[in-house]
Amino acid sequence: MRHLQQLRYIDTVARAGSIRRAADMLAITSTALNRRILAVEDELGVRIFERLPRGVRLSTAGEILIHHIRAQISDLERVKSQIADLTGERRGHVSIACSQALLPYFLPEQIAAYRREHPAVTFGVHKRDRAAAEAALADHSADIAIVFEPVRFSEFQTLVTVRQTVHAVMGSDHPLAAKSVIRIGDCVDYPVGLPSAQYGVRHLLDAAMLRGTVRLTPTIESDSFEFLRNYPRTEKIVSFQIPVGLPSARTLDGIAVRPVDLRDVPAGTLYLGQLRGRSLPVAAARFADQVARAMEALKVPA
Amino acid sequence: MRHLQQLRYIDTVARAGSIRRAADMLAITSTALNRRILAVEDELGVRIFERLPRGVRLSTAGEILIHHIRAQISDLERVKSQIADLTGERRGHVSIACSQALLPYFLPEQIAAYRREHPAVTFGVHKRDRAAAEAALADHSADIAIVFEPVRFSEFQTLVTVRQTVHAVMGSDHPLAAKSVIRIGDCVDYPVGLPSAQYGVRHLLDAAMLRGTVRLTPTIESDSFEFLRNYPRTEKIVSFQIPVGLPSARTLDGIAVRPVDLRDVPAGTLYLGQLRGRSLPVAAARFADQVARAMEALKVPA
DNA sequence: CCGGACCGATGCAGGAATTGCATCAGGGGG
DNA sequence: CCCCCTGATGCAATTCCTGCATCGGTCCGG
Repeated sequence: MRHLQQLRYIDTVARAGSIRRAADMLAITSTALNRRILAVEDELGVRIFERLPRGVRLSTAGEILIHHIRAQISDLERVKSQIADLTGERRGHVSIACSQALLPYFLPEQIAAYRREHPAVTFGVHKRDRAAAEAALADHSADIAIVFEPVRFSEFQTLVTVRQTVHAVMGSDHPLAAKSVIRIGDCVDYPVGLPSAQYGVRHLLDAAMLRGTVRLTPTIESDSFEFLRNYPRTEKIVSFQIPVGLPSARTLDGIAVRPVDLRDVPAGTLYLGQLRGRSLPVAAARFADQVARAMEALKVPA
Repeated sequence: MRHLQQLRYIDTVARAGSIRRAADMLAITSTALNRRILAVEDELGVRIFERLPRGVRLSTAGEILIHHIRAQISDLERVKSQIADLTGERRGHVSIACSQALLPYFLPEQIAAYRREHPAVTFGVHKRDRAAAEAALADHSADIAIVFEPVRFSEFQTLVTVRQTVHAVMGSDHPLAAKSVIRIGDCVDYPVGLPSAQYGVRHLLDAAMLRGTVRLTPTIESDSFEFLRNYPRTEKIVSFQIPVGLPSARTLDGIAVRPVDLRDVPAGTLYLGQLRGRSLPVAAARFADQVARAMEALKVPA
């Protein structure tokens, strides 16, 4: 909408860190952009940006203003969504920040289901680690976040949670596949693959190993859950995932999935949340409702 | 600020009920205003106003939008206030909706005290009955409200309350002035002046008379507290007020003020409040703090 | 120690968007 | 039945914004 263009410009400059770079992104000349910013600063009587030799940086006043701007922009989205809702056809855009584990199965299914009902709604899916997902909510670049074992901060408003038992993933011909529940002690005899340190599953495993006596030394360490899920097909390795990131069948395509004993590794928690105090656009709110129901349904088989 | 001009225009049209009248208020031609509204409607793809033969009226979509607009406008005021606060000099505007009783002494003292510290802050004082004060908060035409015995609605967020005993006002030579506490039964022998039905004091008196056996028939009924406060100087009449609307000395200028026995008429409550969920501009928030402290101080002598 | 690169600010001219005037079409109230 | 008030629209003038060229400054790398 036109009247927010000024504000979008300021937001872009704040993100780009330089007027010229922001002007490139916005496909206008730096002159025009510079002038608009000077005009706003004149109007407020305060410098919004500190001029640095290599660009600009938000001043204290600018920090206050940018919060307001981002809130206004996303507020307008909500209003447009509400108005579109009146006309019968649900439109809008839903931006999601989520952990990697949601990407292969859960989110595609959820989004597809939602879009079957509301084809005019568009989606943005952004893989963000636990801290970055919360930051994305804070700066309104995401409407909702789905994260595993988040570093919870005060601006994160939890909508629903579901416990996730860590599962071992291995080839279906792996000796451990014969067991229905895996003990960590069982794994020491085999090579294991672990996710990198920033992930919640690794965090749970590390914490468990600190408490217990068994030590797992990863043969493979990767930041790709997809790699860890598929590698056991090729080599007799055991890797670990949470159920939401795995296909629903316990054995599929040469891969066996078995829960890890809760005495060894406690279950982690998957959180669905939004920015505290924000009222979401209609589309985002309805989608969050649907995801919440789906997450509740996950609790039943567990 | 420039980018909100569009929105202010829409707000003005909504309040004026006609594009031409709004254009007059805004000192532009109806053409320009009409075009801007058409542009916004184009942008949203919805009619904001229903066209009537004698003007325009907000459509359903317009109702949603106008809420957003008013919130945005007052939000910007808050941001500007916060930014001005950074520069050291506190600026801003505080709009107050309040009961009549606050007008003669309490508010003038409070505003004067605040302005001694912050001369750059301006004030708007609007006399509103209990329902209208709450409506003023809802449409952002007032930042804070101070009302006696309010019709509390869910959007009213109470900041502080103080009990107010109803007081009798009479000439200092009135026979009842000899008593330190007045019983309602004492008054039946004298002519009384009562405020009109819409006021909280009258409401309390009426309720008390319904419960008890004594009936007061008003010789004088007025919607002006000022009149009721001054009339006893001229005739041997008893009128009723709450202490916050009276000078602090118990006897002043030929007027005697005595509390009514709480067994006859229960104390009413004076409320300071704001719109629920709204974060006030700095100036309004600080002023509300000061008023809250002053109201707390009122409790001590009682 | 110095030159090139990148940054934001500004004078000036062309262009786009907005405004205002005049006017039209339609509905109610007197 | 007529007149007035309403919003909508074609056209000209003006205002505002944009883009080009350029300046002054700082930093980085040689």
